[in-house]
Amino acid sequence: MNNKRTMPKIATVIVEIALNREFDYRVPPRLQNELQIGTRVVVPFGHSEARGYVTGLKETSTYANLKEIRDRVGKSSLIDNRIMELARWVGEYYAAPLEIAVRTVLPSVVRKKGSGFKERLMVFATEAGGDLLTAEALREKAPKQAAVLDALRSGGQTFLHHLARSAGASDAAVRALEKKGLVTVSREAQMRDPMKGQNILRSLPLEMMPQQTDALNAIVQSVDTLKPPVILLYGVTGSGKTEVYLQAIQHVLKQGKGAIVLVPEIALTPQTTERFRGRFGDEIAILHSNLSEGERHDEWHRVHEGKARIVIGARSALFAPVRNLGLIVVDEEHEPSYKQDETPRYNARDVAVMRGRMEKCAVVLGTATPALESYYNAKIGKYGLVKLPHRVDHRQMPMVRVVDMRIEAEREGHVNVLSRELAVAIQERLDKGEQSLLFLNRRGYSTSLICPKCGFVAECGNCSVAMTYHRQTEKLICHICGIEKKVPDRCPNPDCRDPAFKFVGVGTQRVETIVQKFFPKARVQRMDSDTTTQKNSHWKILGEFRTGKIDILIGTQMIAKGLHFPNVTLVGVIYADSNLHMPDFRAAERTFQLLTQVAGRAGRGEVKGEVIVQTYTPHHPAVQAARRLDYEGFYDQEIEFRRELSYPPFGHLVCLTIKGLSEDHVRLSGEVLAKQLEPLMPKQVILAGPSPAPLAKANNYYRYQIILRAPATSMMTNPIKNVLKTFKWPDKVSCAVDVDALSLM
DNA sequence: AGCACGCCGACT
DNA sequence: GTCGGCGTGCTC
Repeated sequence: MNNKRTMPKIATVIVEIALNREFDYRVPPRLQNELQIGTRVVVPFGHSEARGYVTGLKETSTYANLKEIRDRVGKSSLIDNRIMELARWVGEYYAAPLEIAVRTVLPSVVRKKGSGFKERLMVFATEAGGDLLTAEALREKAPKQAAVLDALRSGGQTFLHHLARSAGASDAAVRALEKKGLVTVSREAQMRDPMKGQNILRSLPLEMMPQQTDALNAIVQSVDTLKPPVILLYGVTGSGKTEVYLQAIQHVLKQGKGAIVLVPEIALTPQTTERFRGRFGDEIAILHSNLSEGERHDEWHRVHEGKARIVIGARSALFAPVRNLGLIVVDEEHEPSYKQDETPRYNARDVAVMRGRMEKCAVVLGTATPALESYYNAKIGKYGLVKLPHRVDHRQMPMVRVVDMRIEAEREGHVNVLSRELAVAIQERLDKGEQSLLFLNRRGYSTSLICPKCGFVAECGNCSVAMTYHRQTEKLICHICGIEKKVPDRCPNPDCRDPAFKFVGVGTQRVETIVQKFFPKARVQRMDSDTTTQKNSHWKILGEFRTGKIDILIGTQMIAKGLHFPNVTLVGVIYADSNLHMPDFRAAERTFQLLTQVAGRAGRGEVKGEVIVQTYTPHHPAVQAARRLDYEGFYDQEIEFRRELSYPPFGHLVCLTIKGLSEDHVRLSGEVLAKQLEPLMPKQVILAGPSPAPLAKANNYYRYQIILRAPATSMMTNPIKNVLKTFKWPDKVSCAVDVDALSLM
């Protein structure tokens, strides 16, 4: 193979339409030097032609009557060898067609035919045109042209259009100057900068604490020697992980290499990107879904052309075409948002480790609450482990108090939303002019509407969930499909018709109402997806909170992560148990992570923070561990549970979800599928189902699940791929394969 | 995704 | 007898 370099005669090609198959084509002589892996091509396909990508080059084919590649598309390959290999791995591991994996690896704005740089006509003065005397000579006969030259010399606009306007002239004057050779007009690609208009201050590396220096040294060693190739950076909230990333990247840049930083979508705030831009200027490219198509296109190409060597972005930024990659950072590696919820259902954290291995670059996984899988990998020596156990500037960790709401209810004779402890604590902050954050992972006013007489519950007709009551709009809303209904004025049950409904379960709206009533003088604001529908309302609310215009901020998930406000000294968790009752083996882990992350919002300034956690299950290990801020303790207990039931990290899990409009068809297909899969599975595979999914119906689609567990994913995915290749699905029934599923809803 | 191939019912 | 229905399978 490695002897003389031979011209490839055959190319393997994937076509954009056909699913999961590669086809061999002859390479015509005129294209022999033109084709690489990843080159887009047009090929004859069946009776017409198709577009596709070269996935491999070789000398021979087993297929007899090869057709010839017709042409290439575009100037340069959009995917190189390495990214193609990565796409191939993603497709294989996550049991997704290669075509879809390739599509995932290339942003649509880059693939689309109409996309390109925004070009503008720019005007530059030639040497003669820049001369003051030239302008003076024109002043009499061609005053407009002289004015244009004046404007140009004073360093104003150089866009043709703007220039002409600012000189009070038209394009014609500029064109006349061009003819005289006094200016040149050229077409220049203009970058659409996602951070345009933001005033970015250059920042220098900060002084670090010894723990940060140690962490940096470990990462630098990993970058230089790949020993170890992956590091889990376990640092408590506020321990200065970002500064460590920044300086590690500095080191990588010095070696002429590039880096990728992944952050969860919600953490991709202007604050974060500003910090990176401030340190690295134009070397940074930003990639995430909130950018306009044009911005995304330009940022991607800046990376592709090597003009930006550092990428910061959400999940899909992992596939950015950074050359000579030296480091991948996955911040908040435990975040479930790294898992894509459509095919291919990849986990960017795990793919990052794979890309690191393929490109021989270091990978850092950073978090305050490591995913059990990651900490396990660190413990068995697969990953290096570096800890940042203290907050920077020796700020203390917050004090966490757990309030047993059962006792509270007994004492008060009824269930309160705010316990006495929490109410007192909020009052204290109000008195001292400090801020409070109240967290509840449910929006709306009440989580369900029930008839106390007959037990009727208002349910969504399309989904198997109760509808949430929203008081603002006086509507019932399904949080799964979004459908809205009027609140009925009496029980719809024809045998009942009782007019007295009961609102059960508390949402953020109700908390807001109660808090406002309790503290009438306090400035209360709610932040959830209902109050942040407008584009910038998110930043507006946070801005008001930062500048002290809000005393108490009430919110969902949205306020749990990444924000830090020095004046917040109290965090209240209204109801810690909501995740615990989920029928999911990760419920405890999620609860622990969420409580710890929320607690991390308290006391980031001078004053020590306090956290009050309200719960009906105060002795639950996840709650107790969170109270002690004891990750290790939580891990030790949880890992035993996982071991006993061979849940991850002791083996892998694949979830097949069968969806369809007819429940009978769905169940039946599931049964046939399971029956076909069973004999093909190796002995170690445990197959369960089909059974109705916990969310049995969503958007009118019935959902059944087959769950498989095994020591290795390939044991499950290989038979699955084989069966699905020829499986006959009834009308409107489909199946999704989720390898290493995070959520089993 | 297209498009032919193929094996059954209504028609010139 | 032939036209055409759209179910099934193939495309290097």
